[in-house]
Amino acid sequence: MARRAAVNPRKEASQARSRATVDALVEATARILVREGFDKASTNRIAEVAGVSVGSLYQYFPTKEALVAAVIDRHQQQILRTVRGELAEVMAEPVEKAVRKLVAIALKAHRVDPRLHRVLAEQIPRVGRFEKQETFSRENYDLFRAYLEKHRDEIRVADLEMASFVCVTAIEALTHNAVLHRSKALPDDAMETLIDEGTRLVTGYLKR
Amino acid sequence: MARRAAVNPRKEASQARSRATVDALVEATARILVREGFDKASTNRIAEVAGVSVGSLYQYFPTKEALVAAVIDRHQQQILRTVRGELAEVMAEPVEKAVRKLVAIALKAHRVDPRLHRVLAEQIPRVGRFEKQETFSRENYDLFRAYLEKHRDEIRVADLEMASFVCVTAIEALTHNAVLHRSKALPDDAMETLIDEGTRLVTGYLKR
DNA sequence: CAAGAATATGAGCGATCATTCGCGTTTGAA
DNA sequence: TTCAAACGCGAATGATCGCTCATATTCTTG
Repeated sequence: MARRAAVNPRKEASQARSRATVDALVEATARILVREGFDKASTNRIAEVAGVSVGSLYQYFPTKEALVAAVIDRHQQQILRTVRGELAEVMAEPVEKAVRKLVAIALKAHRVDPRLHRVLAEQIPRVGRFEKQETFSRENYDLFRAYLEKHRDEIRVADLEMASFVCVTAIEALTHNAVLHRSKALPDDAMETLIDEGTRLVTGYLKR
Repeated sequence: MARRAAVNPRKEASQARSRATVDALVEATARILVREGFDKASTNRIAEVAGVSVGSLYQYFPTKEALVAAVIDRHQQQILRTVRGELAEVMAEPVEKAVRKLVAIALKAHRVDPRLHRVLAEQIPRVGRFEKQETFSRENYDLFRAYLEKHRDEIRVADLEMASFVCVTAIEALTHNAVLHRSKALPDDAMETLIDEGTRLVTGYLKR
């Protein structure tokens, strides 16, 4: 049997009690990351905040990185649920309208928990979760690509893979920068403007 | 006198000998970041690789972060020199042609030292150099905005600040992702395609 | 209820690391 | 040539941190 990567859970929690422990640990990790930063997120501190002993922590997470990875997973799954749900409603719409909604979705996804999102974006390199990050990106590309394929006749781009890359990257960067680095400069009504601009950017690129 | 921030040099190097020491330290830091990663970049190791004692290190850099900050500064200045130089040649060109060159410039800037660029991009959060990063971004926005102002009549965007944000963000993200996360999937000839697409994306957004 | 399995505990080990300090060496100015 | 200032040295310090292990408590099953 292949050895589990060191970032995966050490063992499954089977009883309700231990599931609560695991939840408390992940939750505590997220809270500390947001409120105190990565450097303060020592295993001892995490256990303390979770109201659990370090020993218990190591029953379920082989390394500190595994804990952060769990937080990342949880957050990304939450985002993907949002995106998938809303994307389904958009599949039938024409490019203009669809893109507008997609930009809005991206913005919404970034606002699920902006501070956590920011910390995670910054600290992913530290955890070596590039692979997970890739998978997450891939999933986004594919979701968008599915839309493009369905509306091939409305767009002038031949290489759909390239088009997905360009569009998703652009939308992602716009919303990311807007929410994470410019949130003070961009009050709620400016968000509307941002959606307008993002839509124009992508539609202009796609439409025949 | 205001206390110097802890990331600034502790004292100036006045003799040639000490300037060499400082250079060796910054260079060693960069090398270690690229070849061994941030975690291996302990002050002791940096001094060792620089062929210098830890004591000397602390004569010029008050903290480990100050060293990394110095590396970041050096790299960003190098990029800004590249961008400023090439941008001057583009100021008179019409939008289509200018944007194409700008995308090419961004790509070139990212390829000055991609591996260092990547490590720095990843580790900036760890050094708390957000401020420097902001200044760097601002400078890029302003450079691009200067171009837009000069060609106001060729573009359909009213808010130039917003337009700079959108364009620079999009170009940055495209080249960044392409070079750092897709370099294997994007051989040299695909870079041409990337420039085409980036140009189309931005021109479509800007042009009347 | 008995007993083994699952879960929880937390003191403490070993390793790493940033930083200091007392002292030796080199340089440049007088 | 002299000497003070600049520069360089590296063993040692103190603090932090990830992680283990011997032990205790709680749950489940028969």
